[in-house]
Amino acid sequence: MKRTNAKPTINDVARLSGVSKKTVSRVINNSALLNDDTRNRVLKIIAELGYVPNPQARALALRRNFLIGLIHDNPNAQMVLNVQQGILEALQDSDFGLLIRPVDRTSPQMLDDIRNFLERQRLFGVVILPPISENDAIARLCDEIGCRYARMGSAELDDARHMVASNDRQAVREAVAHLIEQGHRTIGMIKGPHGFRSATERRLGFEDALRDAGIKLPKSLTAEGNYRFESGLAAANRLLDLSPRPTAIFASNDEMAAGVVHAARQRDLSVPEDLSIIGFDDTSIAAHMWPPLTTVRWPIISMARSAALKLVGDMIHPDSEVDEPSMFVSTLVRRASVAPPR
Amino acid sequence: MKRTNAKPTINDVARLSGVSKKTVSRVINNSALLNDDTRNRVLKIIAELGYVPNPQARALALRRNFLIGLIHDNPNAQMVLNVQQGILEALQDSDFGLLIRPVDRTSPQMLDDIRNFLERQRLFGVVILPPISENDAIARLCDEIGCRYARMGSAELDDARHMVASNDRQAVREAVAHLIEQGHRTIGMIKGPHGFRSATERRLGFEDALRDAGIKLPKSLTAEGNYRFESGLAAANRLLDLSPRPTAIFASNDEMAAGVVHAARQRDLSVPEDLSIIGFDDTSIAAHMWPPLTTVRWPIISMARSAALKLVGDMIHPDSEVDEPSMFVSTLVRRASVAPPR
DNA sequence: GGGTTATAGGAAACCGGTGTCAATAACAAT
DNA sequence: ATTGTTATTGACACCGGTTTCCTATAACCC
Repeated sequence: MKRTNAKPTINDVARLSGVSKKTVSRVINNSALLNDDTRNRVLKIIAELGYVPNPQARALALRRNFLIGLIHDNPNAQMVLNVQQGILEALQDSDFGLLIRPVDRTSPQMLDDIRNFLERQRLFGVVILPPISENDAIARLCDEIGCRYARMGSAELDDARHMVASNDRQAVREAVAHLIEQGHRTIGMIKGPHGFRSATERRLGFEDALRDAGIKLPKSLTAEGNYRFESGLAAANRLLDLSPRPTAIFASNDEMAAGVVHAARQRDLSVPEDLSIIGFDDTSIAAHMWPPLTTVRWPIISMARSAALKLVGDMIHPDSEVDEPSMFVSTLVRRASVAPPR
Repeated sequence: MKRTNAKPTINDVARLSGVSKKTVSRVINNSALLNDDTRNRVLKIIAELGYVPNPQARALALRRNFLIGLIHDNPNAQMVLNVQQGILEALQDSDFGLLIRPVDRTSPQMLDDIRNFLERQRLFGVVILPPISENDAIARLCDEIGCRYARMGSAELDDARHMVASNDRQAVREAVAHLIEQGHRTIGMIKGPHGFRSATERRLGFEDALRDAGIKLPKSLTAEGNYRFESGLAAANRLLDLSPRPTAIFASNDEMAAGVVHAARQRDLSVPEDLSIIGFDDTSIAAHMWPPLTTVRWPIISMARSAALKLVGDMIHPDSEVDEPSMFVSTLVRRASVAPPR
């Protein structure tokens, strides 16, 4: 088999196998109304030629591209990358590609931007990351345009068909219970940014744990961050200025937890002896920092894989009626950043 | 202006403005041979209709998609993300999209995979990340297929049209000179993986600095890593077992440097008092770890932006003959992980 | 054996743009 | 006045698939 310069088209296949374009098209699309002989003959030629249908022509005719979009507006780089990894794992060995589209949540034209993106690219589907996945208008937009979508979330499932979620609240509850169990009573909390569902869920989990233990804490022990390192550093500085100083801090993500470690070190507090810290996400930084961070493992890669399979699963595995799991469990990973208070 | 359900096509524009499809096409593509009156009339209709050309149809007709690919096989997550960010910055406000394609360098079919990807998607161009950018076969493949490409590299420019590079060797030379200046004489080196150009360049820079200072070190002070945290940890453990123990270690990237910090902490060595460390990349981990890491800032985002502009610059900015800079300078960022030896 | 379905497969239109080439008009040159 | 040149525009085929509509053949029924 020689590789010729010009790529074979459906016409070549049709000519060589002595059938019409339409029949080849039927073979490609697995049409039922086909004689097995014909199908096999065509398949043989396709294999010999190494024919692959032209995605652009298909996209034009079908009004639908074999591309999955990733819409995100996420402050956490590591998380975005993990999501990409998960999606790509799901797309592996399929003909689907992954198109990246960051958006600006603060822009008034965001919705128009997204509409434009979806309509123009005629995406097969999109995965929407938190926090922007919490925006219902985007889901409605997808419905209207007729674009499949899968939202990743941090709370219970509103709609299992379009949603992949985790139990952040319960996971945080357990994490903070761990701190209390170690003897901590003055526990600081660094919230995520206002308006984020994940931030709310994690805060609720924190409050759950305190309530469970019958602990009442002043509001001043809660500070708000924006999921970025610097905001964690600043929030920790506020908390550590308090008197009495908290003996433990729960940060709503790992990056902010790294900021807390920074703040502690700057004032010569040692972790975990003087200050216990728990984060959330279990991104790579958690295991690589010193001390290794006790954190909640958020199975974001699996969630992303599942989200992508929700979109394309029936295309890639037409036979198996795989029902992708939609609810994922976050669990506490105990490392070295928690110890009993001195 | 109402948004109708069906998106306007080029035919609608042509009919309403009383010209032919072809003329509309000329307007869209900024053809020079056009009467200004006609152009303005058509532009007006386009604006009124909110017409946007269909990318799939264009891709089919032009045999070229308005998509940029990112081919990578990179062990460092943060770096990949930074590159994406740089490319997306360059693509902003253009109609180009970014398609992600990780490949497996160890697979024998890698080249076929890439060929398939390029041919099928008919990409406008690809940005190729190190280390895979060092593979000349991929560049030849792009030439053959007729796909634009921009390689990112760590060494001098082989071909400025297709290459964006940085002066790793010189940057490392200066970094290690900094250690020597501080009084270090027994300096460990953690190389990148065998066969990587960046690894070679950084090793050469290290040797340059020693030669400059007239220092001769045993081969045992050099260990090899694979740019991952764990490999840095393992390599550091080997180096720190040596006697005499090195008082400083240069790691070929930040992630391995984080591993070195880890190793030091595990044996109760304090950084920088007992061990000075310098990394390379200046990814976010460098500033967020403790102590903040002295490292070489590799302007990867700018390089990626430049690479993308090399591909599409003449499309986005047809007028300005911007000559994208191709050679980037890496510089030493002094933070807190270096001190004179005790 | 004639009529009725299924089934297989072809011709041509279509998706929405672009390329080629010829036609027209305006204008200059001879 | 005739011819040549240039600027502007349109007609039509084409990119490589899918879809619609329709026909031919074979199998099945009574």
